[in-house]
Amino acid sequence: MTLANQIVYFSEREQTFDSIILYMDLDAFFASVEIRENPELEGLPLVVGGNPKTKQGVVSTCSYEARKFGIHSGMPINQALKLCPHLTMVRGSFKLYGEVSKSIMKILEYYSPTMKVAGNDEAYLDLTDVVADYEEAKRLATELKDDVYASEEITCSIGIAPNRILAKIASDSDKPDGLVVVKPLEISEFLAPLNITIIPGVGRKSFEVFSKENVELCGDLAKLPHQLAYQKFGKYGLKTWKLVNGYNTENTGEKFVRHERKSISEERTFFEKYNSWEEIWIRIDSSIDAIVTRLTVKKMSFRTITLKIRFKNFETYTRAHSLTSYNTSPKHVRVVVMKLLEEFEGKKPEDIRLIGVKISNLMKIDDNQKTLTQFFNNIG
DNA sequence: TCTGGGGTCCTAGGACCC
DNA sequence: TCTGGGGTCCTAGGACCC
Repeated sequence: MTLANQIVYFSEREQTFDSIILYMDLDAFFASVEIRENPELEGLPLVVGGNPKTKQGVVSTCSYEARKFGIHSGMPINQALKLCPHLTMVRGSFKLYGEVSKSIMKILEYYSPTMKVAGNDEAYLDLTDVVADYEEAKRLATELKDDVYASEEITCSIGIAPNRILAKIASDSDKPDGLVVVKPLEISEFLAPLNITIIPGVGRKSFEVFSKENVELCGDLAKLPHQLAYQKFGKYGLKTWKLVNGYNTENTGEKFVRHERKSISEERTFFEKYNSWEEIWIRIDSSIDAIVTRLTVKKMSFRTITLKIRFKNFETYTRAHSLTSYNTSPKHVRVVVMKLLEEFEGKKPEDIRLIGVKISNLMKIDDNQKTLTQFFNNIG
């Protein structure tokens, strides 16, 4: 398809705004739960994640007070402490976060039958068939925020817009405890002054590429002719160009379809030293067991096994192997991982920093296939 | 800056087939 | 033999998200 055809195609089909989507994001979720449980933490710069004793690891979530120091999630604990020496650190009560999250999602369910939970602390609601217009959507969102706070003492930020990406951007644009509505005709105006990195998918590297061409705000990209956006930034650039110009790039038919899981993995960074391959193999073994258990619970089978290995100098390699047929047994994972590991036998075990195992190419198994698979596993 | 863990998606090259 | 083109599958690496 030529570029010209592509443009015609999307302008005819995509510039329709028949949806009203609400996106909810819990504010500094893990940190907020910790503060709720321990009110004395209120107002302190607080991070969840990492090991407070060894000061290893990274920030998982941090309070807004901590953010004022420049701390953000993903930042090494060591660096966070440099920015804020009196930082309070907690390891995190992940089981509790899960429970709180579940109970909040239950509340959200009540607001729309069409909902997609996108993680511990975020969800999308399709309000298209629930409300008459954006005014009503806004009233409903206010109610929802009150409901969530009344039940769990956690604040959230909400964005309402004609598609999911914009709803998320709207929510991100005013945190914490925000409520931002972007109606179809307001999209360009709303996005124009915002930094291009507010778009999900535009991270550090993409920003570098954009800024080299003097594109830093959404408005800068929107102003370019679409041909130029495509020339300079490729396929993804054109997609982003459509978004900032208010085209709905979402296939509305598939909006809330449940995503089948694509992979199951575990990886562990070794903070302690291992001097023999045997000790490392024990860790790998337990990862394999955990992965296959999760696979069994999900009633799925796999075909591809990937080994990930990272050395002290952070050199990281992945090695994969695909089986000719779907499989469910930990035995086969072990054999393949062992085979993939052979390449690294010459390396010193104490130089290994991380080992990961992933299974992918997953397929749901019905009972028929299950007996067949077991049969082959047994004879294999 | 001494860098977690669970994921998804994309790209690019090579093998192989017709 | 000096050499096309389309399609698909596989692998490795990397960007990005929460």
